[in-house]
Amino acid sequence: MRIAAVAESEGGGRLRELGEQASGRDGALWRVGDLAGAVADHEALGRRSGEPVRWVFADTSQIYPALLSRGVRLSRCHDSTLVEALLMGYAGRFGEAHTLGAAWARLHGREAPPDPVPQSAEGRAPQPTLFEPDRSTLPSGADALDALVEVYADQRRRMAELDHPGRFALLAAVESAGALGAAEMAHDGVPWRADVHDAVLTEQLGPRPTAGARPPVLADLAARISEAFGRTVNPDSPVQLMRAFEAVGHPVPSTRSWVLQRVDHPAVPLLLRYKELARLHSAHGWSWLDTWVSGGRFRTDYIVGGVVSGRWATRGGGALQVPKVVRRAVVADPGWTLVCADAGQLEPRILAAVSGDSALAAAAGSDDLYARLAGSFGGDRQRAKIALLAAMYGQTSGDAAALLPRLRQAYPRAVDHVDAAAREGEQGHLVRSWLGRTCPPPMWGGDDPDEGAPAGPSDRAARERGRFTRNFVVQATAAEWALVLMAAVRRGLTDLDTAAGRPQLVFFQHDELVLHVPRTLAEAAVQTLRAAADEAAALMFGDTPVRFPLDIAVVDRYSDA
DNA sequence: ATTCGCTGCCAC
DNA sequence: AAACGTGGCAGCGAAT
Repeated sequence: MRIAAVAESEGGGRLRELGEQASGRDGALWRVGDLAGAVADHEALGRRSGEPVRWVFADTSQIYPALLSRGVRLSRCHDSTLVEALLMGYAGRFGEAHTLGAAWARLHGREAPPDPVPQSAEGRAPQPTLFEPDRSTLPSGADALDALVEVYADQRRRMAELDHPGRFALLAAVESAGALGAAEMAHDGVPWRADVHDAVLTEQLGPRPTAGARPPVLADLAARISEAFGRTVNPDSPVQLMRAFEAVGHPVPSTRSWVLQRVDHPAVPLLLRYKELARLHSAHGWSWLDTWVSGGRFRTDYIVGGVVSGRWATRGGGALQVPKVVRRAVVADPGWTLVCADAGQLEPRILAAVSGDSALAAAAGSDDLYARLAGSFGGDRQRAKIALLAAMYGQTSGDAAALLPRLRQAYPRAVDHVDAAAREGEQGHLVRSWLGRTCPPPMWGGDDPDEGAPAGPSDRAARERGRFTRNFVVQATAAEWALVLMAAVRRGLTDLDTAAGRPQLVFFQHDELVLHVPRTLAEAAVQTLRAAADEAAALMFGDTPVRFPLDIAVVDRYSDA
């Protein structure tokens, strides 16, 4: 059953049941004073009847947080904004406006209004009890529910006309399910022990300084660095550092760590230590803690589809760059545990599956794909790994390039697959992931032959785009595999017993999931993850020899995973 | 005082 | 060893 829902003022809203053809306004219509309550009722009803509701929303990120704060959890939806972005991208119009208002305007031959600029997570109520203000950009005359129903029907029609409608439907479903998961993770937050984090900082940097001042350890290092140079130098300033190195007879082209490592001067070890600690202090220090952690939880906003490849971005708190040392602060609540799962060697396995290279697929049937490749590289697993990564990233220099001929010899179809994607990119064409996510057109306007005398790309620009499209076909497919996994995990978790507390998905990072579950459910959660990984592989690739093993750790602290 | 490009480093 | 894909973010320093 499908139900379209829109929020209205005072927590009310309207629902429209959509028929199987989902084309019109023929289904039941409800106007409700309590949208959250009505949605919860229909969700429960659908679940009991064995026919779970697929909710049709204009924008999950606007409507779902307020539902969550009322305790409502949903299993499936269709997010018209996310799907519109995917469809526009497929049509070679990546990045065009994709809110409900924009989709509706295009459907009616009007000019699409630009998408509103997103607001930051910082300073916003963490648990909104009211629905977010409408950002759908519909003109005032249009009825939001009618527009949503109309756009949804149109999107279904457009999806049915694509080359692989089944695959794209899966993409639309998991992208939308991702939006549900993203809102749930923002709502639940990552368990975060501020006291542990503070102890890590104090151990590394010394006691917390007054606002704006350098922590003791950094201040001491800065003083000794100046002493070593015989002049006052701000180690945070690359310009001053370059000048200082020049003055002592060691000119450097940059102040990157790996450059400095090869300079023989007493300031260097101090500087390397300073850079490491300064990074910790500025990126994940006390002010980060004050800003992003409250009530024992770290919350960030996930941006579904925020990266061209379909990986998620985050806004706020640098959630996808939490350094290893800081992960000590991610500690399960008493009586609970973390279940951390990451897909090992995901991208080469994806390449094996999408390229149809039987030799690589056979290697990807084992737990260590690289080890199985080693035979082609004199038994050297590390060189095999470098070669395969170089093929996927388009590396052309260094040792890796020399290994490529051997890789090509052993796995010709796999190498052909990424080479072909690179050629398409260089020529300005579009490439797509397995499920149909499409890369942006080239900056130089490639696929548009009717433009008179378009400025051709520079060789460098063409090669850069070739590396991008080469990587896109792999990275974007890996990202959607992870989305399918997440959708399956969400579904599996709802089947677990909740007497001891509801198991939660609390963190998602490209190819890695972290669950926070009652200790008694740890083993069940592991089984849920394993089943979900099998399901993801089957849904995307059917019967394939390629395996997608998860490395799973049940731990109290994330740093132990 | 604010904005913006650049540098550099973190994650996958 | 240091040109190899996707990002976020802090601090600097110059421009506005």
